[in-house]
Order: sequence, then C-alpha cells, then structure tokens
Amino acid sequence: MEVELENRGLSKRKRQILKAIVDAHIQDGGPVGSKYILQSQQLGCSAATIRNEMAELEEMGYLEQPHASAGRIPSELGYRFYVDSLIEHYVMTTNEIAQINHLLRSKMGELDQILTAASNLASNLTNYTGIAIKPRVSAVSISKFETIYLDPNHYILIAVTSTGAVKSKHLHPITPVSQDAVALLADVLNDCVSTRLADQITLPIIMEMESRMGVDSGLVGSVMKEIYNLLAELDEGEMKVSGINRLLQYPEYSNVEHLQDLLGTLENKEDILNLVAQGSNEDVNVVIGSESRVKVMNNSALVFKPIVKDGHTVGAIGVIGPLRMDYAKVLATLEGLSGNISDMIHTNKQLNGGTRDAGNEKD
Amino acid sequence: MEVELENRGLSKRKRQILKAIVDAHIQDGGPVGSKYILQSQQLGCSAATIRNEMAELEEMGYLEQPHASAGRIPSELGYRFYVDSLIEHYVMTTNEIAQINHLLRSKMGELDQILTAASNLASNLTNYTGIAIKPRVSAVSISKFETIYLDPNHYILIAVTSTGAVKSKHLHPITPVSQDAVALLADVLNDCVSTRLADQITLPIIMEMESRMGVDSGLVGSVMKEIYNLLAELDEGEMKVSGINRLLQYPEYSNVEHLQDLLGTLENKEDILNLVAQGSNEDVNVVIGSESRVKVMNNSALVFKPIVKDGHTVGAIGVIGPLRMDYAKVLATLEGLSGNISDMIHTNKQLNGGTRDAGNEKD
DNA sequence: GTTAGCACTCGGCTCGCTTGAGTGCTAAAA
DNA sequence: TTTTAGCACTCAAGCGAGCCGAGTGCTAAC
Repeated sequence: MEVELENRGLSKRKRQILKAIVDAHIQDGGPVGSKYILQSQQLGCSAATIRNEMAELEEMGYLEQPHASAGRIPSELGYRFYVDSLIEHYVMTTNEIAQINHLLRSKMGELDQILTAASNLASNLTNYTGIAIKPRVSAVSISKFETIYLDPNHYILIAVTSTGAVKSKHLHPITPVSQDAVALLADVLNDCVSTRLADQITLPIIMEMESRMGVDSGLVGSVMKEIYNLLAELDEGEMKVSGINRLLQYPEYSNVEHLQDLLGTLENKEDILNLVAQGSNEDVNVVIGSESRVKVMNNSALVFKPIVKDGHTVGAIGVIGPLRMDYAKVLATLEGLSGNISDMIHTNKQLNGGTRDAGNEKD
Repeated sequence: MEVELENRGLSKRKRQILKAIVDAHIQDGGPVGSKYILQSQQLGCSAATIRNEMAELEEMGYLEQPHASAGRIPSELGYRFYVDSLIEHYVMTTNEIAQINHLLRSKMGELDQILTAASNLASNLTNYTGIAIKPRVSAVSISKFETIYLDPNHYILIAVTSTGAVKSKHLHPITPVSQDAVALLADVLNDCVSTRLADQITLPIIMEMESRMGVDSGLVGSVMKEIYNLLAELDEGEMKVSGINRLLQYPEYSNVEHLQDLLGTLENKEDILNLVAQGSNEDVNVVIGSESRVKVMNNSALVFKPIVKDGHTVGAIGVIGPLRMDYAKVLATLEGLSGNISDMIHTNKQLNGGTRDAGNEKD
C-alpha cells in the first residue's frame, strides 16, 4: 500500500517508460516516440503496448503531446514525479570534485565572494545559469557600532549586524565635529541601539542618547536616519547571476518570449528572492515551471540549496534553466557545493593561523 | 579648408544624405533606399542623383549594401562620422528630466547605489542595456584602519581607502587575543601602513610593526595577508548590468551568435572595464563595434560617461546596444545623468546634514 | 492483456513561382 | 560637367504545393 502510494498507482512498467522518456527528453529536447523506448529499454513488450501505456500516462497527466503525430514530452507533473521518485543518483566525476575543491579553496573570502564563486562554479559544471543569493533577513539587529573620524566635516559610521555583515555609511555633519565626539557617538550607539530591532528603538532611547552626547546631540538625528536606511538595506536581499549566455544553447530559449520572460525575472530578483524565502531551509528545492506562483517562470525550472549556519539561512546557491534540466546532475552539484561551503564557514580557525574569514556571519 | 577637413571632403548634399540614411536606419533597422531619401528630404534633385551620391558614399566607406538589390545601411565609419559631425543635439523632455531628478534624489546613498540607480535609469530612458562601473584603481592606498573586537577568536579589520571606499575582513586568530591587542593593532597599522601603496610596504616596516605589537606580534602576519587581498580586490573593478532583456527587442540580436557574444562580454566584465579604463576621463565616450580591439563587441556599440571627483574617475555609467543606437538620445541622457551625479557627490554638506557619497562597503 | 498491421496526421523540408523594392547603367537633357 | 529619365537586372522574401517520415490511434487477431 505504501509503495502504491509513493508511486501514485503507476505500475513498474509505466514508471520505467516515464523515466526513459524524461531521460531522453532531457538529453535531446525532442519528443520521444514509442519506437525509441522499445529499443533503448529492455521491457519485454512491443511498441504497440508502449503506445498504450504512453496514452495512459498522458491521460494521467504525466506526458504531453506537442501535436497529434509527434512523440511525447514530459509535463510539469511528469518532471515532478521524476524528480521525486524516479531520479537516479548522479555521481560526480573526480574531475568535478577537484574543480569544486580547487576553486572554492582558492577563493577564500567573505561569504559574498564564496557565494559568487559557487554560483559561477554551479553554472560551469551544469551548463545552466547560476545564481547566488543573500536572502532577506527580517529580524536583523546591529550588534556593534564603530565610527571613523576623517575630518571635522566627515566621518564614517560602521555597523556589524547580528549576522556578521559589515555595513558603512559616510556622514557629513553640517556643524564641524571633534574626534572625541565621534568616538563618543560610537559608545552611545553601542549602549543604546545595538542588539535592538528597529521597532525597539523608542523616543526615550533617542532622548537618552541626545542627552549623553551633550553639545553634540545634533549628531544623533542624522545618524539614526542612516541606521534606519541601513537596516532597510539589509532587509532587501541580494542576488547575483552568472552564465546567462549559457541559456542560449537550449532551443527552448530561441523562443524570444520565453527568453524575455526569464531575463526579466533574473533582472527583477524579487520573484526569485521570494521563491527562495519560501523554500525549505534544509533540502535542495526544486521549483518546476508553473508550480511557483511566479508566472514568468512558466517555462523554466529553478533548483536551489540554502546555506545554513547556526540555524540561520545565510545564503543560497542555485541554478536556473529549461524545464528539461538535468536534475540529477544539478542536484548532485548543488549538494556538493553547499557541503563545501558549509565546511568553509564552519571552520573558524585555520591551519595556517591566518585569516579565515567566514564572511557574513556571527559566531 | 578647415570645414573641408572637418567634413572629410563630403559635400553638403552628401552629408545630408548620409545623415538621413543613418537617422532612418536607426529608426527601422532596415536598409534605406534612394526613393525614401527623395521624399523624406528636401534636396532638389532626383532619385538617380541620390543613387549616384550613395554609390560614392559607399565607395568612400560610409555605407554598405547588405546585398546587391537592397538599399544602404551605415558602415561603422558611417556611424562614426555621424556621431562626430552630423548628430543633432537631442533635447530631453521635461518628463525625462523629472524622472532623473526624482529617482536620483530619492536614492541618495553611497556611490554604489547611486551608480546602480543611474544605470537602471539610463536603461529605462534609452531602452538599451545600462551599465554601472567602478573602475580599476591602480594606485590606491589605505588611508585609515580600524578594528572591531568581537571575541577572543574573532575580530574585524576595517580599511578606508584613499577613494573613500570602506572594506572589511573578518579574522579568526588561532591564539586568543585581547581587546587591547586588537586596538593596538589598529594604531600600528595606521602608523605604519596607511597612505603607503602595496609595493611600499617593506620588510623593515613589517618588523617594526611586529616589535610594536609585543606579545601579539603573531597577529601581524595574518593581517598583512588580508590587507594584500583587500588591495587586490580594490584593483579589480566592478560592473553592474541592468536591462539585459531590452536587447531582445532589437532584431539584430535575434542572431543568436551576436547575442551570445554580447552576453558573454557582459558576463566577463573584463573587456568592458578595459575599454572604460582606456577612455577619456572627461567626455562621453562612444565605442562603435570593431573600433575597439574587443572582438566580441563587433556588432554592438558602447557609450559611457565617466564620473569624476577631485580629478579621479570614481565610476562610470553607460549604455550598450546595437550599432544602430539612437546616439543623440543616449548622449543626452548620459550627460544629464552624469551631471546630476556629479552635483550629488560634490555637495559635501547636505541640507539635512545627512549622508552622501563615495563608499563601497563590504560585509 | 498483448500484438501486428494499417490508415491517418501533421510538422518540416524542398522546390518553384511571383512580387517588388532597389539598384546600376546608358543616353539624353540642362 | 552634372543631372535626369528610363530600363533591364538582381535578389530577398513570401507563398503554396507537394513530398517525406516519424509517430500515432484504432482494430482485429492472438
């Protein structure tokens, strides 16, 4: 009974045929006919039987026919079933593993850089478009402030967030300030603002700050405005795309409309950031075409894997491409990459005693 | 004689015909025939005469014929002559000016953000792909260091460059350090390293730093390594692209190869950063197809305007698109945008005493 | 339930035809 | 010498007919 459920009532033969069709279609992109299945698979039956099965699979919604006298192609439901139940585990070649190790190890840097490198690598290894994401973080606070005095009309405000990100703002006060005032400002901010969320900074707190700043209380107003901006920026999320040109090799994107849709989505970022925000934090997520509510994704698939540190999603890497994506390979690649990245950001100390710099995160 | 020279020996009529052809071609993208010129222009001669002139213009290299029985299209030389001598000044609509003002003023922030907003705007207003560039800076030094102590195994190094950019690195020393040691490190770095270029940091200097750090001399090695990395990153330049999808509306990019070439170039960034680095610092630069040594640009044109502050190029905005670009409009738009940006970054003090300016922050 | 056979469908390709925009050339006019 | 009118020529693009072949659905027999 469980097996029946998991297989959604598909006989073993139907599953084998469906898998063969998806595999073949992923490879050439053309419709797959009964004759091809007959000779590629070893199921002891004739083409006519296969045709019957295919007709039933179509009726069940797993296959589609582009036109009456063509073979079948998988429907979105077909891909979904394939990804959930039929897919074979792809084993990365030693060469691929070596590439991951080499590039990521050499590109040690802040999380930003690691993610960008990883998205590049994902694109290279899979031949689809890679994306690197820094997700929206809603409940972020600032854990530490610092100020750098440059001249009486110019100082820099530095903020370290609870996720470890460092942000800076240049400030140009109208009335000249002293180095001491700027230093005091950092102390006051650390005492009054840090570890508080935006909506926990109340008027009494601001008044206390102003009183502690004494003659330089005028600084508080402008600084607080910048802090709000800064928190808002953190809230936005970021996304980098690499390997757009790889899309062009897939005939599905010679349809200008599909290409335009996808490029528009990549441009926008909003839609994809939302999808990633909604996704599971643990697994690799697969979004197939119109499964998402994002209409523009209709003819494409998105696969992504969040990078988790200390229970927080600090980033994600992914791949975007045509529906007939080589899911097996993409899943394996993203798993491999994310494993490496997690290792990197969890190794706090390094062998060489040098720097190790897990970018945006907190310890 | 001077006029002759400036017009490269083209009679007034030839210039009028050439301009009419370029204008028409920019608009429809098709070859332009003698008949069209006859009725669009008021030059008192017949189609046959125009044909003769066109034949001569072709011989001189300003026009090309896609095939024997088609009209003419401008050659790269033709575009160049058009841009240099024939172009009419485009006057921005009040609506366009309002858009620039509104969006840029509302997007006050660090230079990064301004540039990105400007490139978006350039793309919107012109209907081509916009780019925002932070150029390579070769002779950059660090003007100020700061450190932020987080815990005995984790501190942050902050560096402010001579161009005002702020960069940060997380460091995780193997042996625990004290807050005082980290603070001392900042002082030592400010005394010994700041204002020096990378190749001016010699062994004696490093030894002096180690001696001043006392028991914590072990920190110096790892920090110096990060500083080198940081300087290397500054050296790289950055580029953001917006509105790639706009390219698809131009039939020249339905040629998959051309599109692939251009997308590849946009991906790479190297080529365009080089072009911008070579360009004039003052004017709007126009690079028409194979004029540049970048082969992949063969079927596209790049127009960009550097943003200069205190004699240094701190950024650039530009537009990339097909050869038959509406140069008049693009030139006007970029001039307008860069004017606004310059105003913004030169206003050191703001009415509200708020922020402004140059910063590229790192997390 | 499976198979063999057959008629049918339909996209994609090729071929030839027509159309029309646009040219170059020549010979006459200015 | 320059301009013009006229004419023959060229060639891409669009259209439709026709063929091909892969692949189907259906039916009748196993």
